[in-house]
Amino acid sequence: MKRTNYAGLIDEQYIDQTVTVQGWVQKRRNFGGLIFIDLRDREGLVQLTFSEKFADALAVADEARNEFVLEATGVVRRRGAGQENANIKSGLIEIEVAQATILAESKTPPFYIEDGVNAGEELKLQYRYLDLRRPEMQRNLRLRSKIMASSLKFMDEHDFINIETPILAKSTPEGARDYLVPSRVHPGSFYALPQSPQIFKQLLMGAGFDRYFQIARAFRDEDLRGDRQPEFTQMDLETSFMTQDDIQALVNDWVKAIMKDVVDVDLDITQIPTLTYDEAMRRFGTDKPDLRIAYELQDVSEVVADSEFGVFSGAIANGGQVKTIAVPGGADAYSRKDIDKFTDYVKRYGAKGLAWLKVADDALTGPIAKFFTADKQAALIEATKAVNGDLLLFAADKADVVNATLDYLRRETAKNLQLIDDNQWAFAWIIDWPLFEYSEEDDRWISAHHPFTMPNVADLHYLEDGEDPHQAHAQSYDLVLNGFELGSGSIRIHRMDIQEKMLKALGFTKEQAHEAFGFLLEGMEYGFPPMGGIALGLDRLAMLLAGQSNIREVIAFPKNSKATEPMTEAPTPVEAKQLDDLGLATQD
RNA sequence: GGUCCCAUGGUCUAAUGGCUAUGACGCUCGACUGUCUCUCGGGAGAUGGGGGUUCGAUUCCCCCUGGGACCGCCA
Repeated sequence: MKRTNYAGLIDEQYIDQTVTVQGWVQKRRNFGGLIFIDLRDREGLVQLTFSEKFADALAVADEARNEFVLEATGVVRRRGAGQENANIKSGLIEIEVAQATILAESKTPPFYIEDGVNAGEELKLQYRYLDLRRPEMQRNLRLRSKIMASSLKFMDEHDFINIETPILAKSTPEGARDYLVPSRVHPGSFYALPQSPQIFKQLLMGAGFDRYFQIARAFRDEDLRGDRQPEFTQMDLETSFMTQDDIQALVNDWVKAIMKDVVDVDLDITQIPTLTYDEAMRRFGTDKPDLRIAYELQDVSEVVADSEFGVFSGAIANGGQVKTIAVPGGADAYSRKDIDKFTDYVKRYGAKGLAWLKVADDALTGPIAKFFTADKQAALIEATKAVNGDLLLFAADKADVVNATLDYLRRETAKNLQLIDDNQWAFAWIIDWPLFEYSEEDDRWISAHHPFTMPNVADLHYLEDGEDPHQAHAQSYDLVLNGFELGSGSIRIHRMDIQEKMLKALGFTKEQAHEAFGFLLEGMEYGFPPMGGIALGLDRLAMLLAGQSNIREVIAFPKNSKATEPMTEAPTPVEAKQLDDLGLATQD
């Protein structure tokens, strides 16, 4: 049975009908013998009018304050000429209240419940149930719900089977820090909350389910960011017998369906570009490029290798490179002081400085222009396709420093020069990821994605002794949207011999490998099908579709940046008895 | 683990080495029958904690606490 009396949905169709509505007092305007109350519920506002015609109701309205919960019964009237309010859906009508009841009183809330409220993040999280009353938060969470509904429908229509995997799981090496859960029955042993359902979904493929889908919670005990929470939700799928191309095509159809269902956008999936990881790094300096920004990184190492400017020639002589971005209109938009701020900021990426030149009258100006002859200047302008008014920002260093620096500057300048079209949905696939990356901390090669990622067949030999594992690329694919990593997928290893080689390359002894993943390796001996899958981050997708810049805005009860929850104050100390039961009692 | 920034009524914020610490919203009392940023009149309400410099600290310095951003980290 659907509810039909939402305050925010009462409109002209209800004129002359008697209705009863319930909701929260948004605003009371008191004229003595005449009181208006804007009543709010999840659908919006409706104006209640109270007058001496119904003295009892008027007395109730006189008592009411903001955020009181009210029930009101009355006849819906068309508003008089000039009294309409175009700002609300129900603005053509009002309810002439004959009978009203205060269902609950409210203390004065710590902040006013309205969109754009300027209260501190901590305060809003501490009173999250009040913050969630804001129309924007109501919209965000309903949008999130729609993404899930759309996805479940899509997956059901494509023969996916929804299967839940354990939350109390096994701790595995590799990857992020685990959240651990002590076992009462086995003192000293721990469950781990899953960082992803990865291994379980591979086992489900081994079990023959063929197409699995789950909206799954995942947990990682790492520091937070604006787009990262310790617990988050993945829309997770795995398939058997599908190629990488098949899976990418399926995901394209899936996101097309979501975009249509949720934000009514017709996504042209033929326009989604596929870039290799190497190309993305070369052109954008990042593995998750925001393709809404037109300008790219230009490698000018060859042009400036023999330049008089020691910072450039020196960086190249030391095995580094020189790259630049040409910021459109940046020459006028940025003062020397602004650029100094950038210089300061990019030091956190390891950049030692920031060289810059402005393009004017088809020549270069700025403090370092004197190091470049007219020919060199022309060559630089040619190489960067810069035009008059552009600002050239240079990074000269090792490749990773150059890339990180210019990736930041590209995004930052585009943002504050408003060169990004907010209505554009720039999806992109990033493929051919390196299989390994080097961990300074562990002094060994680790998985770029995870240890079950299938190498490119031609690269299998790199897993052998004596080969350089850095060369190996993977059958992996990330989906990027507007500069955010939306999802990460790969074809998986389904044969034990390859999986063992992979674990060996990662530094596992055979014993360690079987200790950690024995159940999976053993399973592979019983006929596991070729398989691959992907997981899309629900929180990030919801954030982007809702037009928010922080993931907290699409999660009902998020953690703050210290991974605590200001409302419940979790995590909290527990009773000594609980620790005792778990065999965790401390000595003192 | 590291770097940087911030802390003034319920909320957001202004200002100052010294006089009654500014304003808006909210709250409260009163008046008001067409408001929807109601209007008008009155009122209550603040410098996070500790230490230092100083005749005097909300202001300057240090520590703590809390918050934010970023780097590392995030298979």
